Amino acid sequence: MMNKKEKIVHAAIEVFKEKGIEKTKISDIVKLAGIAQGTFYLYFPSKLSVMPAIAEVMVEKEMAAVKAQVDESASFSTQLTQVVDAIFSFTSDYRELQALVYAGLASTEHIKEWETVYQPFYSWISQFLQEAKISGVIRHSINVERTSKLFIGLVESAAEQIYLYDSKQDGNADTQKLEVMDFLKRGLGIRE
Amino acid sequence: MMNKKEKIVHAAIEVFKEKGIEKTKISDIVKLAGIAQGTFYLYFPSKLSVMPAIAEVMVEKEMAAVKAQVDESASFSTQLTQVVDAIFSFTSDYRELQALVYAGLASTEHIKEWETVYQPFYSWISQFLQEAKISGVIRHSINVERTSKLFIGLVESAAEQIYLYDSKQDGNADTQKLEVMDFLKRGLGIRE
Amino acid sequence: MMNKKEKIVHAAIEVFKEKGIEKTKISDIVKLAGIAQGTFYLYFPSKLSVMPAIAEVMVEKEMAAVKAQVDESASFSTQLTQVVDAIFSFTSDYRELQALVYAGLASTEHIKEWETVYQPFYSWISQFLQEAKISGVIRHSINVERTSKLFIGLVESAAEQIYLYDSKQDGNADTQKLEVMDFLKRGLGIRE
Amino acid sequence: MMNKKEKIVHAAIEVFKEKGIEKTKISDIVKLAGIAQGTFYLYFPSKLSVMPAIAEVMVEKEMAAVKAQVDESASFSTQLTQVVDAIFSFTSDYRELQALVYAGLASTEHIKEWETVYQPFYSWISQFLQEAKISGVIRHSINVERTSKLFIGLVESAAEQIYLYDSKQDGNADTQKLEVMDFLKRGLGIRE
DNA sequence: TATGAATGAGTCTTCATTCAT
DNA sequence: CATGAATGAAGACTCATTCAT
Repeated sequence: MMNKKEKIVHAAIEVFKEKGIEKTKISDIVKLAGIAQGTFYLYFPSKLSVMPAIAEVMVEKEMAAVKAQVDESASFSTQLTQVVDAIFSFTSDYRELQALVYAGLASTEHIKEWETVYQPFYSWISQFLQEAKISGVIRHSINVERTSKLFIGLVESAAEQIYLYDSKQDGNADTQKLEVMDFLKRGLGIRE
Repeated sequence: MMNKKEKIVHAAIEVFKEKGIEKTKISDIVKLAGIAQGTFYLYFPSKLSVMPAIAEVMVEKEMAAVKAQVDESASFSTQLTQVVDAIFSFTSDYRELQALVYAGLASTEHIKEWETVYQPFYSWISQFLQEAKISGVIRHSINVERTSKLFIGLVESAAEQIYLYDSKQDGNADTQKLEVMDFLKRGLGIRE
Repeated sequence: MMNKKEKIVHAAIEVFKEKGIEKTKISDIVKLAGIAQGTFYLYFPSKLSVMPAIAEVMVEKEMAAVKAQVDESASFSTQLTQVVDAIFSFTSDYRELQALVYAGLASTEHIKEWETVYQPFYSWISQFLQEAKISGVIRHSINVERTSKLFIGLVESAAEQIYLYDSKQDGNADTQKLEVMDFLKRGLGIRE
Repeated sequence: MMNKKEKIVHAAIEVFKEKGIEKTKISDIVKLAGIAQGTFYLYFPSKLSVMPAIAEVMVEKEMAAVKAQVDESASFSTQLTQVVDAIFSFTSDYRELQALVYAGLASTEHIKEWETVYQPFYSWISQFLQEAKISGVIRHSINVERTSKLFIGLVESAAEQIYLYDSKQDGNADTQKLEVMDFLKRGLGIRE
């Protein structure tokens, strides 16, 4: 059983995905959430103020997707591929919403929260890299905190490229993914 | 002297930066542009349809900033640093607008234009990498078209991190930039 | 031909009289004024902000009623009766609206304007008393400016009493009016 | 310790004074009264239905103020001055609320209650005048019931003028009060 | 009695769009 | 081409009222 606030957030995610920020009416959100119009305003003062809560849910989803994909008993290189696969897959599903949330936050002084919200994911990747660094699988000169952000930035932007390309004949997801993997492994200084 | 269409585009950039997409009214744009309400419709059918024109201006500015920074007689490694510097600098100035334009295009059917608009910049970077590849400064296995996009994605997302961090004590632009440069050079397989 | 602002003010007077402030909708006003909903907001930011303009019109009406009733060639005593008759008649028609306007102004920081708006009427009564004072019809010790306000206050509040009484058996307009006239003449120190 | 009904009435007085009728919400009243939203409806069916109870409290206060000021062993003329002083003082404190209550009653069908509520005060003034009439201090032709209302109407409206004037240089409370006293004494036909 | 979260009808308010000048 | 007052459909938002606890 979800409480009303969670219902609103989840409904908002669906409606924003479906219609975009501009065309989403609060009445659409409440209809999907199965609550009354006025109830929305007990929890959020405006449409855009739902954004930070959405961002949190999205990062939770992304992390869950990554964790579900990774086989911890496999080699680092395999796990790396699994992480990239998961991010590619998640990003292609949610890239539009992610852009909207980002823009929504950017236009309302909430942008600093983006950092906070993404933190758990950065931490997880940091930890992932740290273990590889300790076992000597990746180069020792790496700063895992900073690199975790480069990692995510690189893979997500690469994944977005695929989306933009998906109607073109000269490229496809797999080739792009291999290119990223290669670039990433070299950047990380992998030895395996 | 700017013509009316240019006035609209430049006014729209200012207003979008100031208020975000959602809160920007056409009346704000025309007020700043110093033209009449009705005149807007002689040039654009809607608020969001100005976005592609804004994106063009933005990419022009970004390319101009990069070109101005690069010394073509310097070594590839030096030029690489100059390119990264220019993108960092540009991104920190325009990152909000960039997110808005991206989201604005994403929320309509204009998203494919993003690709078209960014193309000249991708081409320039491709060419830049191609020359380095020919001279053997970077690894031969690289696909310059695809890598140009990874390159820009990586550097821009790294630059955004800096912006988000700029009030924190534990990181600073220079350290972050060095980390990116290192990652980038390894990813490109630079030999110098 | 009335301009739009005047149309709004006159429509608002009618609707406020008919329904009271609370139950008046802006849609009622614009419907009666024969203009579009949005047009209202080009001239007034809210329902209550029409009040000062209404107050002005009301004072104009009251003065016009008084002037129309007074026969300047008659004796002062006769003219006095005519003034009182006119105020009684006007007040009984508009007393509810007057209370509403007064309360409306009082609750919105506009109350100081009440003074300004009533000024022309005070001036007219002052002048009326001044002439009587010069001809020696009323006592010399009178300050006409201040007394003009006492005069209007006394007569209007007496007129309101009548309204409150009109369903009672023990009083009627004429008796009340005579009592006021007597009180007033003594207060003014009339000699005739 | 106040009971809940009294809490509501006193909270309503404060809020109406602060915000005016229009902008006062029941939620404001209950918040200030420190009770729950639903509790309001156990005592009053609507916002405006609190008005008669407020009016009662107001008249009680006004009478108490007058009685406290009057020295029954003094001469009539002195007592008259004391009454006027008390009304001036009370009116300047509560004039806004008085206008609101009046308008509030006027805009519903409660207006007739105004009469009822004010009755004790009218009676007191009537009695006060009656005694003076019997002792021959004021003229015999006076109808004390009707005149009590003229009396209060005159003094209260004069007091409001002072309030409106208090920022002006050309008038002040004392001069205005003297003018009223003079007018009043003549109207009453005082001999002393 | 008392509570206060939830409701949703009723209004306010905005703002893209039009069109006579 | 250019204007900007006027429009009114669309949606945001409020707040009196209810009712399960």
